[in-house]
Amino acid sequence: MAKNLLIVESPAKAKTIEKILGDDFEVKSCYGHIRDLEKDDMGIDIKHNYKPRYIVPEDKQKVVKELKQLAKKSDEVWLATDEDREGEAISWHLCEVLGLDPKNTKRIVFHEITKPAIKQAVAKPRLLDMNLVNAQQARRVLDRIVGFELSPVLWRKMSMGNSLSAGRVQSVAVRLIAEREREINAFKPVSSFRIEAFFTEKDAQGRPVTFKAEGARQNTAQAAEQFLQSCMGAGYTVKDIQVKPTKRSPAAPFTTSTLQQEASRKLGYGVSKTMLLAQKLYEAGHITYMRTDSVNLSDTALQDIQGQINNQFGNKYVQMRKYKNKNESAQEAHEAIRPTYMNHHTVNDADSKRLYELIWKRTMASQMADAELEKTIAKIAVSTNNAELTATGEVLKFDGFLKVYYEGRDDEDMGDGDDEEGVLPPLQKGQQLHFKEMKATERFTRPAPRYTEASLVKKLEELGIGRPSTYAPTISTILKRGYVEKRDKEGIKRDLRIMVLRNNQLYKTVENENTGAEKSKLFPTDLGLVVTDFLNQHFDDIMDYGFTAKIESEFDEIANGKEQWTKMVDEFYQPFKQDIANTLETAQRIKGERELGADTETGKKVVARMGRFGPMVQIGDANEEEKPRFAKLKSTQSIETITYAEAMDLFRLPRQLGLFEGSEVMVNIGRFGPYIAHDKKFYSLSKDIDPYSITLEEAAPIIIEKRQAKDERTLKVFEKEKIQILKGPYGPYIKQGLRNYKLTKEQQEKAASLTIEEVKAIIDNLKANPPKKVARKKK
DNA sequence: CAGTGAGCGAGCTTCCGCTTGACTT
Repeated sequence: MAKNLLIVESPAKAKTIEKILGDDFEVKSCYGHIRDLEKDDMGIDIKHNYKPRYIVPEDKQKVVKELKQLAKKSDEVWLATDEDREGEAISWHLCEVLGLDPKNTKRIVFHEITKPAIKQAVAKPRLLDMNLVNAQQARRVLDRIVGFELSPVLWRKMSMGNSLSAGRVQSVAVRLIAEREREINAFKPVSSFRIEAFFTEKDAQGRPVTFKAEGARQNTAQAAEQFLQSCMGAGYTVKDIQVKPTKRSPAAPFTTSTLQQEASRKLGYGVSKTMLLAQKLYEAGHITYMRTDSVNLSDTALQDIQGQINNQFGNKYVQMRKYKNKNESAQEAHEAIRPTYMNHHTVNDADSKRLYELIWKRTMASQMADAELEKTIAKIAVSTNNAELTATGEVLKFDGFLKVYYEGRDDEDMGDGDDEEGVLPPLQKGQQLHFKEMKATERFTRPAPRYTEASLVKKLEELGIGRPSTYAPTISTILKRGYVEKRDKEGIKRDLRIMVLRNNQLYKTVENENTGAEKSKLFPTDLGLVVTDFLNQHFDDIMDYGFTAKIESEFDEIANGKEQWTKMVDEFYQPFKQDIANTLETAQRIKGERELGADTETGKKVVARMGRFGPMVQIGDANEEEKPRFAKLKSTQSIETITYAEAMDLFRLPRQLGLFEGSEVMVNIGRFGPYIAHDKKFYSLSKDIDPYSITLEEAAPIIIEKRQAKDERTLKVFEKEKIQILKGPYGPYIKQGLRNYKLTKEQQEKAASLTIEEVKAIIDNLKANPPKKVARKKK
């Protein structure tokens, strides 16, 4: 048994560190936090100065037990959790649980897993920083209070669904998406005309090339036409040429957030997928820790990278750089995300290969030379008016870091169109140019694009909201709660007016472009919109984009010993408690109602609103004699944008399609989406089928096919006992009523031949000895 | 499973941040 027990957070780190420290140390991991607030009654004694009630959660008991035993046998326990607020708190919890005295337990920290860093840390242990621990307690308690007092308000005031939630991070994330959507809905595109003139000249090799020059944008079609007319028969002369050297520098090495952004832009990955693959790479020892906000690289790594660049591209491509974090809220407990060995250009694992190569390239580029460019700007005079055209070209003089990597961009330009700059042919001042044509193209301004998962993470990080470990889970939460949906949107066609001046003639045409198409973007649901409105109205302070930044600076005060954590929490809680009480007492139930007009047939009011089961439209009022009619909105419709005509169209269901096999075929939309009802059986319709337009001829094969699929799934039926043996994706299983019973491997093999007695015995046995409950994720 | 759209009121839900596997119908 080693004399020393050293505890870190991550098991993969433990392995590496154990190798570095040798036989005197046994290195174990505590797998993150080992204690958390109890869930009952918030886990906080508010009346006793916010005293937290901590418990060891079910899934941490095993690791705590093991650490306790090891701690007892060791001479000395070293706490080597991450150097940030959470890491300090984890160390304190370890003291509490393992019975260590914080006043003399050795606490060490390192920001990189390298031999010198670890050795140095062990040589200079310090003690636990209780101020930092208290800052974490304030953070934890405040988040618990906000979440556990705000969520119940929603349960009371929302007519639909339970398990709604609100919190400091998730509610603001939804707000960002909701606001962006409304910005887009309210956006009025404005058109103007881009003026481009095309000329043909000879390039350095004497080959004719066409290049373009831009004129001042014209605001109306009339102005554009006038301008083109005014150029009729003109000569074009190069008036001035400027050549400017420019540089481009590489981006900083990856943090969690930038990795998620680039993997989204270049590989099309969602943030969860990126993190899953990164975790695999980390566990296999290929990359450093993937949840980090630091752009720092260790000296060891820098040397490795420099050597690699030198080997591969030569010394003139090397340019060592230190990057600074732009983000104030960064805690920098780890290194940037980088390969552990730069001479490994790739990995064998097919899934994570592309992500690894992205990390490798980004890391290399970060220490490479600037790319050197030469920008040429030519001003061109028009003989028939005093307009000036500008041609720009860019030539790469030295590729530098671009040899391996360039950073992607979110497409956020506001409709100015593509600015790609090619190479200009050699031009002389005073040169007469060979005019080809001039084109005026209508361009529309565009609203800001909807968020992708990754661009939302970027925004949250800018606001200092959330942490590397929570970006992906936060997005999962708001999707799971139904506040937000990730989907595509089809664009709509729009006419573009185009005018061309060629051979002294003016031609006018109309082309069309597709606008507003979106792929894999985040859309707020009606639920997300109404909940956001409600929270904004009653809890504007918490919904404020600066709220987290504000309390973070107070946590800093606590960490610096200038403020008591319980006092800070109390100053937040007193007014918050009042807001909660006022809201519960006075706020209306959340309906999100919007009036669409009056039914032309009955004159009754038509409204769109939230109902118990989601967004719907309603004709008539509950107080009227005749019952109102209801219809659910389609998934792509929204209370905020649905029109009267679209609403009335929804009342076309249920539809009778006619007879099939002697029974009536009906389509409708139910609790679980569109379905066909036929002969007392129900068949769900897939997404691509429209229940409003499906015909009997289309419905019949669906009935046959679905009926057959169901038959194939069914291995055996015991009618009397209402027990079925069904085939699922994990093999055969037993279904009785709503409950499923799992079969063992042996039972699965003879599933089709099981007798009713055997089946009953299996059920009885499973009821008596239920399979051990694992901390199962709730739906 | 295939309705409902309001309200009664059991009993339940819920936060953010650290970490990984176990388990799915």
